[in-house]
Amino acid sequence: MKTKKQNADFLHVGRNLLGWYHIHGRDLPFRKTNDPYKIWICEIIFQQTRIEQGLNHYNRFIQRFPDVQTLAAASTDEVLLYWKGLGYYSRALNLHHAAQQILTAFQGNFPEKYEDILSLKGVGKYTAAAISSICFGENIPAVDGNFYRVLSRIFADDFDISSSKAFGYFSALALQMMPEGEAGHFNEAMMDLGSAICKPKNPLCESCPLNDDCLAFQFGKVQDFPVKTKKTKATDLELKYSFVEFNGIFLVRQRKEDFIWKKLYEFPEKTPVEWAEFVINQKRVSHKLTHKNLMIIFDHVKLPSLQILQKFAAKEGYFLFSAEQARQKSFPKPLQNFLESIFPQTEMV
DNA sequence: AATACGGGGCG
DNA sequence: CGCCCAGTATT
Repeated sequence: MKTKKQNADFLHVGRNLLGWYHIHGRDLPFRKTNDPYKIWICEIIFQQTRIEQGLNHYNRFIQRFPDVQTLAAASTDEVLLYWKGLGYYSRALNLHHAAQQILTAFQGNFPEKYEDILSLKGVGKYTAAAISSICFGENIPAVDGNFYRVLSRIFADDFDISSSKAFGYFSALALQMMPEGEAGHFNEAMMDLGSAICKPKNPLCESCPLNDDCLAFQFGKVQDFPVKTKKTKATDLELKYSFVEFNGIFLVRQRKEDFIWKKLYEFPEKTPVEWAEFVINQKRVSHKLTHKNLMIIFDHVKLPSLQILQKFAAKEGYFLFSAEQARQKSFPKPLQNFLESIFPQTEMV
């Protein structure tokens, strides 16, 4: 169902939203700055990630890498270390790459034009719009999942948000609502409203500053929006690891930059048959990724001497880590959990 | 246009 | 257990 509202009505809704935001907007660390570097980092971290989940990572990341030069000079392993547990690890690799990009292509100055920002690895239309509006006052809506949900409800609009045209469609809608010169606050306001009031499940419509303007609410059909037709099917995947140790020193290797857990550390895959007698325990863990149901089997192998361990490490090109060394590297979450169960005395995170 | 990519929270 | 979250790159 298409809405027939006029431009003045759109602006009225936008102003209501801004009025609510100035009173009820969240007080977040990255709201205190217009430093494009910090806004960039926070936008990448909070892609597909809730504020509560990523806030500590953001603070630690900014403290360790306060500017683009520091980030560009760091090692890939250390960038990944500060990303440990966040997921979508290519975001960290792209961040690192883009920092070099800013040094070489933009002389170390964060780009200010939308098209230049968009050229950074890992920065798409949403993030470029967010940085442009918040830091440089560009009049561009930063359309994310919150925009889809809020706008589709306000206008009772059944446009399929899983369509590749949804971004442009809701951008045009948002642009009409956005008071001139307020894009940054408008975009932040939409995120806060979507997070605190216009939630996916059980939205707080009675407390919503826009409920007088919301067609879905007037129709009693809020739960029918947004419309999303795409369905994804999960596949099963089994991983077999051997945790091979002698006196707390164990074998690890680094994953490739493809498939899952890019460049993260893991254990060897299989237990050599001649070591079968040294398997002291086997543990099975189920873990869920976006489109995969993982079953992970850990063989815990305690070798009788350090020499055997070292020989294997040298021959197969593995590393030998202590718990302390592992703490300085990034492991996938289920492997991290396993390490913490083996070394309970060590604070791994 | 479709698919892959983590991990956590919630009903 | 399925859906959703401050999306992007790849095919």
